[in-house]
Amino acid sequence: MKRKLTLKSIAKELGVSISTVSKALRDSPEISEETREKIKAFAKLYNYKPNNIALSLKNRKTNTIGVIIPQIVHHFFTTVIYGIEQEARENNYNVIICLSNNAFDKEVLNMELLANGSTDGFILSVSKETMMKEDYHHLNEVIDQGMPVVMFDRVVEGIQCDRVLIDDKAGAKKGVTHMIRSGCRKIGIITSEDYVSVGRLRTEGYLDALDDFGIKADDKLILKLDNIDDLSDKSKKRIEDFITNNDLDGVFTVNELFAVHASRVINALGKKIPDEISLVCFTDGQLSEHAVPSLTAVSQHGEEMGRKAASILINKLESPEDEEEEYSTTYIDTSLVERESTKEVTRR
Amino acid sequence: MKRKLTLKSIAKELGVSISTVSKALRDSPEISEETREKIKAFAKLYNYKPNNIALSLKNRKTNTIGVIIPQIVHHFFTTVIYGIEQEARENNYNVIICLSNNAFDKEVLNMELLANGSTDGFILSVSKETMMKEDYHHLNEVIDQGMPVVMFDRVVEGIQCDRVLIDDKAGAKKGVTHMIRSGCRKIGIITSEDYVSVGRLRTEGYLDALDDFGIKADDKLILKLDNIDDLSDKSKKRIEDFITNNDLDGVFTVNELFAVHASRVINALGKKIPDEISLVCFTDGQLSEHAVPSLTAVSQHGEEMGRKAASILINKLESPEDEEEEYSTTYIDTSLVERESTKEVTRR
DNA sequence: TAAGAGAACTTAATCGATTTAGTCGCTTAA
DNA sequence: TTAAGCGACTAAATCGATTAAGTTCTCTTA
Repeated sequence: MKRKLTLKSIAKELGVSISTVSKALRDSPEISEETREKIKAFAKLYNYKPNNIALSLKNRKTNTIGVIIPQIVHHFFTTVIYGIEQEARENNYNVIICLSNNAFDKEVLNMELLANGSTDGFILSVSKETMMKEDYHHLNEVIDQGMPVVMFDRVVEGIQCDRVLIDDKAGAKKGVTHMIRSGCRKIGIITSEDYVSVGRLRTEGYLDALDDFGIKADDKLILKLDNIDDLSDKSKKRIEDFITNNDLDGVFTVNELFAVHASRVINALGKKIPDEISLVCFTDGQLSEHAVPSLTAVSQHGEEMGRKAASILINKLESPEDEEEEYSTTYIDTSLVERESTKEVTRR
Repeated sequence: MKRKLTLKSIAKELGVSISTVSKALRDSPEISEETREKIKAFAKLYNYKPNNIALSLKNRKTNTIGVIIPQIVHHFFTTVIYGIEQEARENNYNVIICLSNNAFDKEVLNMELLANGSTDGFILSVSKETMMKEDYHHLNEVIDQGMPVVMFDRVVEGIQCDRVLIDDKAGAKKGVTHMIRSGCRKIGIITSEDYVSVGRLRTEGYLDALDDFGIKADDKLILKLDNIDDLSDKSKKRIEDFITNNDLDGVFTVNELFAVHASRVINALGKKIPDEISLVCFTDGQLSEHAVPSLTAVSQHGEEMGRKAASILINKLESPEDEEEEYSTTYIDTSLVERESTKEVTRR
């Protein structure tokens, strides 16, 4: 096992001072051509790489972005991370990813940990528990210390930071409108309780679409489940009842999981998709693509979202500190991926 | 924006020396009760947290594990990371995740970056390109510097490190055996070319199972596709032909994607799953769980794998350096998750 | 009463790098 | 002749923490 090279060890080896080595490697004109070449050759030969930790300490800059997300298991977050990674790499930043598992305590812990020197800024999607508690002291603390924060997807109000959002409302509207255009008139929605922002917004989009076509909304056709992140047995049961007891010709769901189960229930009832009931879901992931029938889905462009969030953060990090503080909210457009679960729209 | 507290600023504020502050906060008996309390109260009031970067530099220890994986988009890797995260947290380690995107250059770059002070050790799954190039200088370099490495899932030989592997062969055997026990006699396998180690091993497990029951293997019943990571149109076509042209009563696939497409083809042929054809796949992910019919799958226990890998690494990191170097290979057991795509085994 | 012990601090070195402020010898112009 | 100027370095401060090695001062005790 060979010890890592440091400026000190190189200096000792070559009989010069540490600062000479540092300057030579950074091409300072203070050092003679001859010495410079000698030092550089030596460094190259033994593959010297400066210690990042020391650099971070000295520069008070880590070139690292901290990402905190509720769950990595979600395909959507996975694509967002991919986008963040891309943008970060291109700008010479590292990415540290931490999971909150939707727990408030862990979110706080992770932020405090990373804030103590490990990162220059944060990109995060707040956990469900944090949203319910409405306790954002950890966010405010970090921001107070001068660390920029970009929130994405699951955001909260009243925090001094930039936001990158999926246009949930417009996306849902797009999906529901497609169903209406294809002939559906009695469309139900399977969504979440209103305190989950994405659920609420998607419900609004659904209502908007109905309104646009003069279709009256009916509370009975809105099913609000209590967990948007997974599918409990209780939720399954409620979906079954919802679909069985309402004579729907279309179902819109706020995630893939609800849709897949709805598809199963519809199938069990002996109804045909899309001829008798159309199905559209939010989130274009593996499930929508490979389900039978495959599902028409509102695609969230997670990668673009990640790139955008990273680019905003990096921009803040690289701009002079005393610039006027302005916070932006960016909406990432959605698109509809048409598949087997909806009928074609016949254009007039 | 308030500056972060440092020992220095506290010392100045309270009119004592830096070391007094440091010692007081670490409960050194050298400091009087009175001073200690005063300093601690102040630190608590203003929420002092030591700077991790400075600590890392001083201790030459970052308490951070670097994880390098080919793709995060794979659900399996996602679960492995989750396991690593868990184990790391419990032992007070951080996790930095980097993606290689299956590219050799990026793998090398990432390792070099993280090796320069950011991490104490590595957990990695080598990229496809690295396997093909058989160039492992970056791994050897890192190991040479005294950083322990644990490889998982996609491992290579000839590197001084620990390994954590899925028992692919036994897993495949388990799946195929289940089909045989449930009455299948003409079982086909959809696998990958042999140079992908997991594909090869799973094929071996399939052959083993047949052999155990005295069923003769038939090359025509083995379909080797060229990419195990996704499903091209060409692969789809080959799967269709394979299932249509062989009168199978069971199909085993080495991943979920192949299985889902096989299911679709079987469905289109008007055959019933599992009554006429059984279907079992490797990897228990979202697709197997939510497909209709849901798929019996060989579960890889990614989380356990991650935990194990992290625990081995942390163990190495915490044990005295001069211990005899021994490298272990651990196999993570698989289990069969029975679902709707297979018949029940009637036990005698 | 003076040496020794001990309490309660402070100084300074260290981790690995960068950078400002010297130092030293040699040339050159007044 | 001498001071200024310059080339080529080195010394030392700094980032934020820890810690071994001093330094005071007071109290005890022979």
